[in-house]
Amino acid sequence: MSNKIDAKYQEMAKISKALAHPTRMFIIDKLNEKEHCVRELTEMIGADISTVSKHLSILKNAGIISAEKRSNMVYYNLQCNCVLNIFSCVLNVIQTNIDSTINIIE
Amino acid sequence: MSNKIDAKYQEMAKISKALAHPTRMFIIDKLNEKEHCVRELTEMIGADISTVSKHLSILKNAGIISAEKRSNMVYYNLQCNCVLNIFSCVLNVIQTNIDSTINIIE
DNA sequence: TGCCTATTTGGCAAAACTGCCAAATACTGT
DNA sequence: ACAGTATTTGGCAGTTTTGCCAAATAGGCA
Repeated sequence: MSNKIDAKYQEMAKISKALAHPTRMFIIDKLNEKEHCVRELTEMIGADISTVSKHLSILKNAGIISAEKRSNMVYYNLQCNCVLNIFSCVLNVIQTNIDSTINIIE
Repeated sequence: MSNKIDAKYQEMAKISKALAHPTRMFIIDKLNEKEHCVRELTEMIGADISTVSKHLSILKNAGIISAEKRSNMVYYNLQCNCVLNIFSCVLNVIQTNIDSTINIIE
């Protein structure tokens, strides 16, 4: 693997890594419906607010979500709809796995 | 997060986690062109063969690739093309990030 | 059987990730 | 400036991931 090629896969892994947590998947799903502030997400998730804040910062750092400060609250949004494609692609893989398991059983 | 909902995001995170490593992204890219045995991939990657074998087992465990033993070699293939969708979606996110960075600079 | 090649598994140390608490920061309204 | 709310950051302990080595397993062939 040359350095340039390696950088490409590094960048791709960074995106995947940002998605690689149930809470962060949940956040993306919620932000797909509408923007939310940290406190709202925290209530839905049921973890410490600092934990949720850190999850949000990981997603933001990967360029998956964006933050907008209004009043003393920070509202998060999906940065682009590309993420939703990944979301449905992942679900697609899961469905395919289920299908092939069923095929084995039958 | 109810338990059932949580299970959904858990499963999605599991897929993402399997992809969340540069070497594993590289492997998927290579297997997209054609099947490869462990030794071939190891030569391209330049890590210990046991390391590559473990990466392969992670991908296989997630249902992303499949293994077929022929003679004393194990040939790996993409399990389904759904993964390629994720692959291009991830690249899409990266491109979008680049675009918005350019917009900020200009 | 014995040797060789290919791959997997076990084990361990280093690195990265998680989640909580406490403290710091930022903004609002009095 | 002060109190109150919202969010982020620092730090730390517990867990998971990673990558190497060594050993085990599996198949091919003499």
